[in-house]
Amino acid sequence: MTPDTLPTNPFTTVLRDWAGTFMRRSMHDLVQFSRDSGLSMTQLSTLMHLYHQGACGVSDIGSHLGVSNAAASQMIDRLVGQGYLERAEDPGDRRVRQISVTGKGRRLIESAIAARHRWMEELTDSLSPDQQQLIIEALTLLTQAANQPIT
Amino acid sequence: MTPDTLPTNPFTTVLRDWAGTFMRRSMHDLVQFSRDSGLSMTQLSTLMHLYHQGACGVSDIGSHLGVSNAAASQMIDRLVGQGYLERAEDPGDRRVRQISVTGKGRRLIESAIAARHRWMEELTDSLSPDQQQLIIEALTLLTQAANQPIT
DNA sequence: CCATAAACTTAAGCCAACTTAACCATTTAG
DNA sequence: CTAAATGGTTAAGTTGGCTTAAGTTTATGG
Repeated sequence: MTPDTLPTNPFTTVLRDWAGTFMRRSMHDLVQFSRDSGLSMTQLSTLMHLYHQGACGVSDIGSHLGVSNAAASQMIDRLVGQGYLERAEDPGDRRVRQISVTGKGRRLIESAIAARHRWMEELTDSLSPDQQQLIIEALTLLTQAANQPIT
Repeated sequence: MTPDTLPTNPFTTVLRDWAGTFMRRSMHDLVQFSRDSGLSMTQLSTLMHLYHQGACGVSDIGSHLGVSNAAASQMIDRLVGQGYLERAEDPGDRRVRQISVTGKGRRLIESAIAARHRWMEELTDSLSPDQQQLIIEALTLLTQAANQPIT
């Protein structure tokens, strides 16, 4: 199948399989959620970013997405208009707007996470208690490792 | 944090944490890859779908994405123009176009998977061999479970 | 053999999202 | 106290991706 890289290591093989499977599912689910919620992927990514990181300025969001400040400002404007985000002045520097998620935005993101959560629960319904315990421990390790660097 | 649903079960808690973390990373990575490759999320999702499922018709792709046949046809047209997909006639029913991924498209998707793969390898660099072994077994189970139903 | 259906394409129009450029408000530096 | 830099917004213009509607080709059924 992939004769160019020769992944003989079982760890590499498992990661490759999992990455392929999960990527396909992620892509499909996110496109679906984007369509259902009426929000673009960049908007969802912004909401997710703010949900995790807390408030930040417009430029931060732009560079996080890799777009211009103008684009970020316009996109934020739409999200504010829909009630998912809110603007506030930074008391320390009155040039910068502190952007943060509203309650409505928070609920939206939590529903997206819950959808993914539900999917994984369905996955594991066919697994034995021992297998589930194994997965619990592995995902705990992976979550801890994933939450260290932001990159 | 989430006092409304009361997830006392450790399995539920682990899944919730993992889903949140992974979703944020997935979203960011996919938006990034979309921007770098110059392809929309629906285009990437289509390539991924065909990469996994093999050739299929235009309507199948449209319903997979939740868009009209016209939209699917136009999007496929752009991907064909860029050399990622190719059209062929179905010998059984000459009305349907068999859409499939070209070598170029295949390489693109594999690089996307490899990027995700690399990210997970970095994750596990900080883990012990025992922990890695645990993760291998867990991901093997999850991959098998995830590849059963398409939904 | 003709009418209807199915699969896909093309056309016209709409809106979101991006770009650059100009602009306003505030901060910092000389 | 001005001059330059920083952070955001606004404006104008472009493009991509979606919709509906109409058109083309092939298949199917009376």
